[in-house]
Amino acid sequence: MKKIRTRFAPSPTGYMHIGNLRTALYCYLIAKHDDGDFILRIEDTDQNREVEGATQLIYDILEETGLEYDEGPDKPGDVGPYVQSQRLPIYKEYAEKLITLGGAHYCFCEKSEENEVDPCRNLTPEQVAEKLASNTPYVIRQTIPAGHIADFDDEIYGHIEVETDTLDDAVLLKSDGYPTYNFANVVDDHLMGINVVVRGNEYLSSTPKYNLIYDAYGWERPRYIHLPPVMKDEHHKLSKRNGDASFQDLRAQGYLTEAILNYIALLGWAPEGEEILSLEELKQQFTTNRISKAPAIFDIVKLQWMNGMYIRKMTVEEFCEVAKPYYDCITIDADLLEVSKALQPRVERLIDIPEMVDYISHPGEFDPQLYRHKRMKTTPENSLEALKLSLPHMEAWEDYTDDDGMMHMMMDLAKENGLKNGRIMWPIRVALSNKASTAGGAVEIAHMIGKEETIKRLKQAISDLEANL
RNA sequence: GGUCCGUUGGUGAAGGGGUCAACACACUUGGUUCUCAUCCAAGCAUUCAGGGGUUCGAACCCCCUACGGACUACCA
Repeated sequence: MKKIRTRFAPSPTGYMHIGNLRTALYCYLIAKHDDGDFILRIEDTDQNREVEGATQLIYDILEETGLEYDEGPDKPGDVGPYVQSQRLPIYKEYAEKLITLGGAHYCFCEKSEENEVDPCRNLTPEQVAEKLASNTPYVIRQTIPAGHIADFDDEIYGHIEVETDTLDDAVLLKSDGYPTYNFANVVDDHLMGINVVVRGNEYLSSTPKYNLIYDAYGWERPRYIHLPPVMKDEHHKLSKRNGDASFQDLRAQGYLTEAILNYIALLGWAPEGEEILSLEELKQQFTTNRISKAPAIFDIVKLQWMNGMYIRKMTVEEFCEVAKPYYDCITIDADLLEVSKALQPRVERLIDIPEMVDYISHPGEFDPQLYRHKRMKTTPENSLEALKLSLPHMEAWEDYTDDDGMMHMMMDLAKENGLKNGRIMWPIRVALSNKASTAGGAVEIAHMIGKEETIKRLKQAISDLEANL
């Protein structure tokens, strides 16, 4: 069987939105599942939409996500160039050839002119030659044969049939000499040996037109895999226009690349078992028969859960490393690895870290009611007693990195005084943070901030409580 | 308006004529726990947009209706 070749063909018009990335992922997976080639082609035929730096962004994101292409503008193969604006002579040549083949014709109509059927179809060769000689601006349009059924088989949507009478003579080559997507896509896919076309299903209804072009040239049609859209909600596609999250936005919010990629793989495709899959595992498991037809709604909540799963899979050291940039607000000399240990099971988005660790350098406002906890059976009053009771032991304790030892010391203290553990632990945790909840308990916080800071805060809490009772 | 496509729970989805409609997220409840999380356990669609058929039997096949989306650009 022939080696599969797929292509990801974005327009450099902005940034990478999630639907786009998912298309790239599927193109990649479909090719790589069968050891095929994955090609990157830049479709910059609309000069008006050209955005500075957009192409570089595409390279960067594909690299970051590990969707490595075998050929592309910056990785030339045998069928370049891989940027459409650099292939203008090719399109012109093929468009003219298509005219001689009867699949296209010159059109001299004004841009806005609306015609039932293009009158230029009926121009005699002499009339065309005359217009051309007088430098009349023209486009080349596809000549759609009347009264035919154009059909093809899509691997996701099945057999599609349309009557050619419902198709119109689309522009293939614009008056500025650039091809339209309708044409460039076919010529390039053929010339670049793309035999599996993977793209959004918005192209489903125009695919018969493209096949007519393949047929006119006598080229072999590719396999088609049209993908269902990724939606923001029931009615709206995910788009950057509404400020919907792009890949970069998600990264900026502290979602991990692997988690994003894993999650979007599930938007329109279902694995047979486990959902947490690395790129390598996706490559092995990805089969087109499990791609669905219906639109998928992007669910940030599930992505968040998945991101948490990826965070928890890391070693503490790895987590500490990715979390470091978010530790800026920790200005005291805290044990960051210990902080990471406490955070790792609780963090879902890295961007949430700062507010989870703010108390480490800046404890909250003193509030006696924080010491009141029903299940712990604590009140401001008995908390003050508990803190006074604990202080000497905390001062006497030497090794603040010994979590187990410190915890047993506290538990013994509770036991000796006939108290529940919480009567001792809760007041200490509150005294060290002034927060209703923290990532980590009394022992862990003491470890994080160290002995000196711990004693200081305990004393502060005692005097605050005394002043308020 | 025309053409094409879609419709299983709040979300992603499995399911391809034959007992109770997988699984995951979310949610609820319980357990573990020094708070919050993590972790563990259980619950959560009498029903597959609606209506007709075909069949001994339909989420799965056929038809119609409704709703949604895409295309209908010298955008891709």
